[in-house]
Order: sequence, then structure tokens, then C-alpha cells
Amino acid sequence: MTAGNTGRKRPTISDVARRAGVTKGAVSRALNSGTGVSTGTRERIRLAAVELGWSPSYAARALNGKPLGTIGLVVRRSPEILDFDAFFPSFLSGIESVLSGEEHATVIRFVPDAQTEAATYERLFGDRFVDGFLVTDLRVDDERPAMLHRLGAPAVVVGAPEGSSDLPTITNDAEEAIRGLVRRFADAGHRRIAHVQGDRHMLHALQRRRHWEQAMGEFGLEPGPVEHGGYTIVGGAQATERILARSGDERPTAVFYGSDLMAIGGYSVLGEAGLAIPADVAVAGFDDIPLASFASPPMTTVRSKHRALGSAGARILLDMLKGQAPPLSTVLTGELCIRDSSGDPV
Amino acid sequence: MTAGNTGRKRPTISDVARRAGVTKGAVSRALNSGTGVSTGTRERIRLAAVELGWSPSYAARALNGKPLGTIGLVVRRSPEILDFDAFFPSFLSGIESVLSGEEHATVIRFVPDAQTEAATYERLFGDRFVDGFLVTDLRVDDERPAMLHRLGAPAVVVGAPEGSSDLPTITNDAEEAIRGLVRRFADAGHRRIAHVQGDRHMLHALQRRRHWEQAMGEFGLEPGPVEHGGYTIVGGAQATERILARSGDERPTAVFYGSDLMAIGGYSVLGEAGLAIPADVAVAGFDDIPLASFASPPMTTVRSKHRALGSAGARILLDMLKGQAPPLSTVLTGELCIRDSSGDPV
DNA sequence: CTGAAAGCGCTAACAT
DNA sequence: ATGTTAGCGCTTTCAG
Repeated sequence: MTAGNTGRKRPTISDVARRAGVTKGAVSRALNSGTGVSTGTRERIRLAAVELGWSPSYAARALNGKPLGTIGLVVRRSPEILDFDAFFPSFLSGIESVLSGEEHATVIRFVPDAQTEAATYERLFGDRFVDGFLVTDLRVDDERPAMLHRLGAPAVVVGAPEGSSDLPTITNDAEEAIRGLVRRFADAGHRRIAHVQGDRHMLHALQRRRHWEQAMGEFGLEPGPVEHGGYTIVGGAQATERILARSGDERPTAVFYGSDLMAIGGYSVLGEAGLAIPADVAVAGFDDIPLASFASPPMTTVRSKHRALGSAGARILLDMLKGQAPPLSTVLTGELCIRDSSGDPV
Repeated sequence: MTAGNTGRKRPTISDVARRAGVTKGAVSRALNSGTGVSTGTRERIRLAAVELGWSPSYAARALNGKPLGTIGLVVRRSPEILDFDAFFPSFLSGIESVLSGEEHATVIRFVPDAQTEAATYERLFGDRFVDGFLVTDLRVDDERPAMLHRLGAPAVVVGAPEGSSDLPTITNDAEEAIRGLVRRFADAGHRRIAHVQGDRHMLHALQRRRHWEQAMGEFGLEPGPVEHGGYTIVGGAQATERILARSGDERPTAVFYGSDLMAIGGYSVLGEAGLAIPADVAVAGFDDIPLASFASPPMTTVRSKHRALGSAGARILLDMLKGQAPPLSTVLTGELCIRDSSGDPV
């Protein structure tokens, strides 16, 4: 139990000032910069504040343009992704792990469309309700970096390719892992390797596809059919059906899914079609969600460091808020996890 | 793009007032209650506000004791649970699904200990940084309901037994499902059915245990050994080792784990011990995480409605904030999901 | 119905 | 080193 202020009004700096025998101004200085006050009175003021159980008013501080100690996360997706998607919970976990040490809170807002999204960023920062933003799910032609720049809002982009904006960016680099995956498929004799791309508006989906295309080229393979699965289980299932609908010798013998979830959808369609993994069709996913290693067969996938993306993003944003110049680019490297679903090289 | 206020100061009600040819007071009334202003001027004021791209200042509003449109979630657990635990992501998902429709944001704060926890609640609400709280993970002798009452903070408790506090409570009632589970075990001839309890400080862990004990009694069985697994995978594994360490005819033939995660830990220990599920040891979990149906064998478990708990909690809290009297008790019923791990009744 | 003015808790000049 | 005084943007009396 703190001071027993059982319900009465909270003390203000005026109360503290009175008790310490000084004025509000002195209290404000003593409690903030600490300069412009003699050591003696500063201590007297500090003591008075503690005795009264005083704590600062966020609102009054904010009204004077002071930072509140909050970072904003505005997410333009269905709240359900928290339940299904691999990224967000881990990402949030990473953020919170650094914020819980600092005196910072996270403000989360899910928005349905671009217009609400823009308005939310503007309001949140316009009134300094948040000190800065962590930006995820960067889209092709995303207008947020420009808007945030215009607003003058501190922000770091997480999970986007290097150079995709002029904001400090944390990249989830899976190029080498994807190359390793394609090599493995190629070594096993696969020629037609399909790709199921996630949400086509997302930069990370595009990037995974590019890496796949590039690796295919390097191994002298024609980038096989590409289907879109929207990063969902059903999307992955439907994409797989479209792939299977191809006639005999055009049908891919391996599929690289842009997310584990889509690959799970693929598993069920392949199973119903009587196709064995990896004997008939080899499969690989992306993310390495817990389920991947428990699936049957255990799924080969590219592990991306969701938590680390969150913690690195939060760390850098916090440093920016303290006035430090952020690294413009930070790269975390994805790792290839070989399991049974991709089969063995010959 | 909204109004092209490219970086200059945001308009205030003074600006709106000037443009509409009235005073600040009139603007405030027009934009809030709407009363005390003629329809004509109100429209004029509204128009001026829109033209100027005005939006209210959270800080100034808060300074006058107005609600900000935020609900608080303070969590005294390691941020890692977001990554591993089944509950939080889904719960948050439920919350966000109702909040995204309303003009509300979620403020999340992870705290390490009881002292920080208390201070966080006090500060957050003391300054009306949040309008109310959603309280989870109610512990035995939890002091938060009393504190929240003392603060006068609107709050609803989620996932706790009915009557565990005098706050409006949303209960995850699994009594019948657990009874059904024990019945199934009993019908299959099991006599010694162990229980692996979650975090012993948590009310929900205690509640699951009580339901199990009661059901055991109803079927004339002695509540077998109880081990503690702390709701983690390793905890569940260790608890399972302790169970297996028992001598021959004292060794349980079935285990009811207080969470799927702990059961997963159990799976691996049982497997390493060369024990088949369910032939040698029958297993059931609790939660129904996605992984449960993908485990091998697929896991029998009690499905609890995490998302629904979040959405119901948010819904009720929002109603309270609007002045409605909340239902003191809301009950969601858990559902038994029979899969292979529990074996067949004879 | 509308205007004027006080004040919410705090910061930041500006005096002294 | 300390006190004094304006505000920050808004709500809410209280007059008119």
C-alpha cells in the first residue's frame, strides 16, 4: 500500500510547493531538470513530493508538449490475426520485453481501412498521445513513411526490405535461407517448384517471392507457377488446389509457401488428394511457427526472428526518443530449418 | 489525404471559434453535448471544424477529467507468454475486435512484480490515462479488486470463478467439460487419474483442479496425484517425470493437464519413456490451442473461448464506461473436445 | 442562446 | 537560486 490517499483528490505540484515552502516553478524544476535549484531545496521538495504521494499528471505534461512514455502500434488488419498469425504475438512479446524495463506503455489500435489508419496516426501523434511508432506490414507504395515524416513522428519500420523507406528499418533477411531451400529442392531433382505468395500488397510477401525467383534463376530453373494465398490457411489450401489443377507434367513437384499457415492449408489439400509429402510433393513454409515442427510430416521452413524484430524495433525507437541517431538499417537473418516435408536430396 | 496542414500547428477550438464567428465556449458545447446552441450555429461550427481539419486534444480533454477512450491491460507476467501462452493473443484479439469498432485504444503494460503492478494501476487510472481496466490472471488473495474499488476504477475481471471478487466477472466455466472428461476416463477403466496443475497462485489453475477433484469424487475415484507444472512446457514435462517416478501400481494410467502446453511437455516425456498415448497413458489437456489437434496423437482437451472472453470483457467494460450497470456475472462454457489422446471407453 | 472568464496541472520564460 | 506569470486546449460555470 502506498500513501493512504483513500479516494480524495490527487496532490498536485502546488500542494508539494506549499509543503516545501516554495513555488510551483521551483518544484517543476527540481522534479525535472534538477537545475536552477539548490541541492537543499531540491531535497526538501523531493521529500515533500514523496510524503504527499505525488505523481505527475500525464495530461498536464502532454499539454505542454512533453512525451508521455508511450509507443504506438496501429495495425490495419483484422484483430483475428492476433489469434492465428505467427508474427504479431511474438512481435508484441519482443516489444514488451524491452518496454517493461523502461517506463513505457504500448498503445495498440486496430483499424479497418487506409483512411482510418492515416487518421489514427495523425491523431495519436498530433496530440502526442504516443511518442513514436513501430510500423509493420509495410505495403507496396505504402504512404506511411511519407506521412510519418511529414508529421515529424519518430518511427521505425519493422520487417521490411532495406531501403524500402527513408525510416530506420529492421529487416528480416531470408535471402540466403530461401536460396538454401531452393538449392535443396534442386539437389533432390525438383525442376518445377511453385510458390504460394502471401498478401500481394505486403512488401514482405513480395520480397520472399523475389528471393525465390532469384534463387530459381541461380540454379537454372524456371520460376514455376505462383499462386496467391493471402497468408491464411484457407488461402493456402485454395492456392494448392489451383496448383494441383495443372496437367501432369506441368504440375510442380515442390511448393514453397510464403508462410507456415498457408503450408498447413496445403497439407490438408495434398492429403485429401492422396498425395504424400514429401514423396509426391515436397513442401516448405516460412516463419517456423510452433506448429511447424509438430505437423506431420514435420515441416521444413525458414525461421524468422519475430521476437527479435520486436525487441530491436522497440530498442531503436526508444533510443531515438532519447535523441540518439538510429541505425538506418538493421538486419536479422532468417534461418533454414530442415525437417521432413522437403524430402532428402538425392 | 485530409486537410493539407503540412506540419504547421494543429487547429484548436479557438481557431474554429474565430472562423465560425463565435467563442470557444460555444464551440465546446456544439461539439460535445450539442445543447445550449442553436441548430444554425451548431452547423456553422461543425462545418468550420471540418474545414479546418480540427480534432480534439486528448491532453486538454483529460486535464478536464474527460475519458480518453482507452482501456488498460496490465499484465504481471513475463512478456514471453505472448509468444507461448495460448490465452493472451486470443484474448487480445477478442478485445481488439470490439474496440476497433468503437473509438478506443488499448494500453498495455507488462510489469515484473506486485509493487510495480499496483503502482501502474494507480498511475494509469489516477491520471485517467485509461478509462478502465480489464483484469486477468486473478490470483488467490488478489488485492487488485479491492484496490480498483478504492480507486473507483471501472474494471471487469476476466477468466475467474464466479464470485471471486465484487467486480463484474466473466467466467470460463469448464466444470461440466471436466466432469465429462473424467467420466470418459472412468468409463475406459482408469482408476488413477493424475492432474498437472498450472501456476498454483492462479485462481483458474485452482479452479480446474477443484473441478477435477469433484468429478473424481462423483465417480467414486480417489483424486490421484497432483503435480505442478506452472503452465509451461518444461513444467509439464517435469511434472510428468515426477508422475512416472511412482512405483508400478501407484502410477496413474491417465493424466489431465491444466493446459495443452503442459500436456505437450508430457507428450515428449512419455514418448522418451517408451509409453504410448493413449495405450499406456491416456492424456488430456486444457485450452484447445491450434497445436492440440495437430499433435500426435491428436489431443483431447477442453476448449475455452479465449477470444470470447476478450470480446465479452471489452463489451461489458465499454458499457460500464457509458454508464450502464454491468452484469455481475457472465459465464462462458468450456467444451470437451475428444480426440485420440484420451483413448476409447471400453 | 451566447459570450466572458476561470481553471484543470504543469512548464517555461521572465523577473528579482 | 527562487518567485512570478503566462499560457498549453479544453470544459464549465456564470452573466447577459
